[in-house]
Amino acid sequence: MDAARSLMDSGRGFGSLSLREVARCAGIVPTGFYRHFDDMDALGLALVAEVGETFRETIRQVRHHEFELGGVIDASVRIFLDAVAANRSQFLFLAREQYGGSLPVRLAVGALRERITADLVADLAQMPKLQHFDTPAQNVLADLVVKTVFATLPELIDPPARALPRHATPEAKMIEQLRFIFIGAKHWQGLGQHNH
Amino acid sequence: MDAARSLMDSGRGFGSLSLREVARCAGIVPTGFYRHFDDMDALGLALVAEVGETFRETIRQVRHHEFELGGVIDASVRIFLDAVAANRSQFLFLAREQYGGSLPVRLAVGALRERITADLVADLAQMPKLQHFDTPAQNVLADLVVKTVFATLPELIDPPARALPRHATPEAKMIEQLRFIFIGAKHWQGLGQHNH
DNA sequence: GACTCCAGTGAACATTTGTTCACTAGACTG
DNA sequence: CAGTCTAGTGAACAAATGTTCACTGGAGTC
Repeated sequence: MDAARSLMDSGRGFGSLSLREVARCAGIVPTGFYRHFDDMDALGLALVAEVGETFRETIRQVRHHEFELGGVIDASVRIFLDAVAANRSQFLFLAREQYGGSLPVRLAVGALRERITADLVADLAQMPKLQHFDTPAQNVLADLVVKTVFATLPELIDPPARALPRHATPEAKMIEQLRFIFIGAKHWQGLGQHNH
Repeated sequence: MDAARSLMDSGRGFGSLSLREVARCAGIVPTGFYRHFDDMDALGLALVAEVGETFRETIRQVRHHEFELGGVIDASVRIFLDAVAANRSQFLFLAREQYGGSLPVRLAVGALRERITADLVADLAQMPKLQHFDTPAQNVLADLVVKTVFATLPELIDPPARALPRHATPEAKMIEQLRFIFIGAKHWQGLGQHNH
């Protein structure tokens, strides 16, 4: 698994890795691969499970900090970014393969994402400021938040390249964007209410 | 280009397509490929350019409808979804390769996305309800909108699978999520304002 | 009519790939 | 100590891949 992840560091997609390549990088002979996984697809599923575990562990950490004073968003984003930095290659795999992967991998990522969204829905239901939300609205909101986080992953992982213009650091940007969403949620008044 | 896009219909990533495979599907011999493109990467870049063109053309249509009565978001989303349906394989390529593609392809998609974001910033600057936004805030907002649209592409393209529970159609969900964002924008009061 | 492009052909090449099979050194277990 | 796993070996296989080279039939131009 380390081998596969490190091969993807150079920009390759998981789907373009060959079994022999992974084995070679892991320092074993091609046939040795089959001692660990039936398939490249099986490897992919294992990688999804791996990053899924660290992802949910991170969410647990966030949830434990929830009761402290100060901006909930700020603290949550900081914890999340630390986890991403600490497990860079895992999240790189997630970012790279969330839509690009083979069918089994994509389905697994989809399932992981749904579990995370469901968890978030449960958390949102407990927030005092969101008591005017019915269940479908909670789902739509949670989906938007998860979507934003997943879609932001690539920028968080790739080398920052050029020096960023002060307040455009990934962290600040992500915080600001989540704030947009939650401000919207606070002032939201009901599904399907149009202002024609 | 048609051949490559149609080969991706079955869930394959562009990076896992072989030159011979594409040629075979296009009905020519492998060497014939080189008459059209130097490389598979060159093909990828051409595909990005192609979908980029139809994307921006769609945005132009949206912009022309901007002055009509009724919900701007609703009309825009509808036009966009029509364009996606009408050019399904092109947008499938975009959705699949926006993060998963090879380095050149990913850079090209990034550039396309930046152009779109810049255009959107220009549009936002003219909206009466957003006059309290300074330039960096406009950028962050536009980036969030574009991010949301790009990240929603996969759900818009994949077969809806199971019958959707009434108000959870992709169109309704996307409209609702964009509404969250713009409600947030309307009530937003300044960058970096924390409520400790 | 002669000439030049142009898209496509077909053979050939050295590599790389996925997968099979029988095998082995070492660690753990009874 | 004998026995069983476990992770790894090495040879072998047909199949597929990217790229080269010299070629050809037809369309457009002088």
